[in-house]
Amino acid sequence: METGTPCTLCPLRRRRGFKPLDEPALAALQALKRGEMTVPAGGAILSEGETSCRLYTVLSGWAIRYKSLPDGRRQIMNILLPGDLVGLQGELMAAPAHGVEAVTEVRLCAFARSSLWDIFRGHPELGYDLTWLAAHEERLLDEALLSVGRRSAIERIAMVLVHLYRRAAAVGLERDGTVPFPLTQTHLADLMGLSPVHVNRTLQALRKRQLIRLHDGRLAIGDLSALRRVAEYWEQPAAQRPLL
Amino acid sequence: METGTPCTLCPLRRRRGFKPLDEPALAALQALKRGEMTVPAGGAILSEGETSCRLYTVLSGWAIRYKSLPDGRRQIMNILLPGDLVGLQGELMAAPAHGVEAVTEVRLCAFARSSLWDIFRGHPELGYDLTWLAAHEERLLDEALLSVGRRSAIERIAMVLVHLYRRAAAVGLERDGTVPFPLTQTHLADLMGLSPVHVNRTLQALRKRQLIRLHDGRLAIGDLSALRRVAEYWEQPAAQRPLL
DNA sequence: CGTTGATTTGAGTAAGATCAAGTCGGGTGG
DNA sequence: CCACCCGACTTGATCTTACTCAAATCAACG
Repeated sequence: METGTPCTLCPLRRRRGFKPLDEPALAALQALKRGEMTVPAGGAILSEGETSCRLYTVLSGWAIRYKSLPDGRRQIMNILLPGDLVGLQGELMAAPAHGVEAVTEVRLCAFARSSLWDIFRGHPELGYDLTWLAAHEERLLDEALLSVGRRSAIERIAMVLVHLYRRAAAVGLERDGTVPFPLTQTHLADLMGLSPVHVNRTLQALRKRQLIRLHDGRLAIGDLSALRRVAEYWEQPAAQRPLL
Repeated sequence: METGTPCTLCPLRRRRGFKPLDEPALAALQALKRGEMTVPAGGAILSEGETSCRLYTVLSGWAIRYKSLPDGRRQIMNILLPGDLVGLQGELMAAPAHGVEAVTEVRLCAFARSSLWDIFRGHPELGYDLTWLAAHEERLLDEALLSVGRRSAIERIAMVLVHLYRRAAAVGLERDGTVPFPLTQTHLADLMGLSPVHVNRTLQALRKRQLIRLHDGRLAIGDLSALRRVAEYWEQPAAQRPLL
C-alpha cells in the first residue's frame, strides 16, 4: 500500500462527467485516504463472505463484482470501471455477500471503512454523494435484472455492449471510436446469465450484422442506433456523478 | 392525503427488527412528514418515467417495483413490504426509470423529496440510515439477479418463497406458521423471469413434495430446511434495520 | 514445441416458452 | 335465483431457445 497521488491532483477528478468537489470536502476526503493499492489481473479485491475494513474507489482498470452458488455457478452483478466504489454495496458495516475480482490490473484508492461515519457527520454533502452513488448502482442493477429476466440472448448482448461502451467512454477510455474491452466471453456469459458457447454464437450474429467489431481487446460499435434497437434499450442522459 | 399518525406512535416502529430512533431524530422526521396516503389494490404509486416530488415509506400492504420493455415484457425488481422506502432507488433527484404498483391496498407515509438534503445536513445519522437502506436494497437486487441469472426454475421459486416468507415474518406478518401472500402466479413469473404457465407447474412440484402450502392468500412453508436446500439459499442473519 | 486459456464449430438435448382450451370461484346485473 | 363475466389458475401439446458435451483451432508464452 503506497501513499499515492493527493486527491487534489487525482487525474480522474478532472474528467468531465465527474462532479467538481469544493476545497474543504476535498481536504476532508484526503484526510480519510489510506493510500493506493494495485491488484494484478485476476487477483481478488474482495472475497465472498470475508469482511474488509476498507472501502475502495477504482482509479484505473476493470473489475467484476460477483456472487456464486455452492456448486460453482457464478453471476456477475456489475462491471466496475474507474470512478466506481467498491464495498459500499454490502450492508454498510457487515460482511459482503459478494466477491470482487480484478479483470485487468486494477489500481485502487483506499479509505478506512470506519471513517464512513465521519463522512456523514462532518461532510453531509459527501454523505449525500455516497447515497447518490448507491442509488446509481441500484439503477445499474435494475437494468441488469431486466436484461437477464426478460431480454433474449441477442438483446442482452447488444444491451450490455452498448452500455459498457457508454460507461467506458464516460470515464475517458474512448480512442477513435473504440474502448478497451478486457472481458472474456465467459465473463459476458456470467454477466448475462448465458452459457459461454451461446455468447460466442450471439456475438457472431452481431458481427455478421456489422453491428459491432471486437479486435485485440477493443470494442467498436458499427451502428449504434441499430444496436440499441436490437437491445430495446434507451438510456437516459447521464447526469454528472460524484466521485469519492 | 391525510395527516395520519405521528411518527412517535408509528406502529411499525415498535416492531423488533427496526432500529430504535432517538427523540430528536424522530422529531426531525416528524417535521418532514407530509401526511399519509392510501392506494387501492392495483393502483399506481409511481409511474415509469414520471418524476415524483415525494418519497414514501410503506406502512402496510404489498407493492411491486418493476420496469418494462416497449413491447410489454415486464420484470419486477423487488417486492415492497411495510418499512420499505419507495423512490430512493431512482437517481436521488431524477425521474425514476421504474414504476411502483400496489398489489394489495397500500398505506404510505409521505415525505417531500426536497427535504432529503435537510436530512443529510441536519441529521447525519438519518442520512447514514438512508444509505444503509440503499445498500440493503442493493443486496436484495443482488440476490434476485443471482436467482434469475443462474438458478433453475424450481430453485428460483423455492428461493423467492423462502425469502418473502422471512421478509414478511420480519415485519410481523406471521400468524401461526403462515404469512399473507397476495401475489398472483403472474407476479411470480414477472419477478423470476419465467412464464406464468411454468410458474404454475413449478409450484405444483413444490406442493407435491410437501415443501409449501398456498391457501386462500396465505403461504406456509412445510419444510424450511428442505426448501432452502432446493433453492441453494443460505441467508445471512438479519441485522436490525433503520426505518424512516 | 508443449502448455494453457480463449474462441470456435457441430450435434444432440432439455428446460422452459408458447398456444390453446378448459376449470373454478367470486362478483354483477337481469 | 341464475346467467354471465372476469381473472386467476390448470392442463395438454408442441415448439424454440439456449444448454451440454465434445472436439478442433488459435494465439500467447515460457
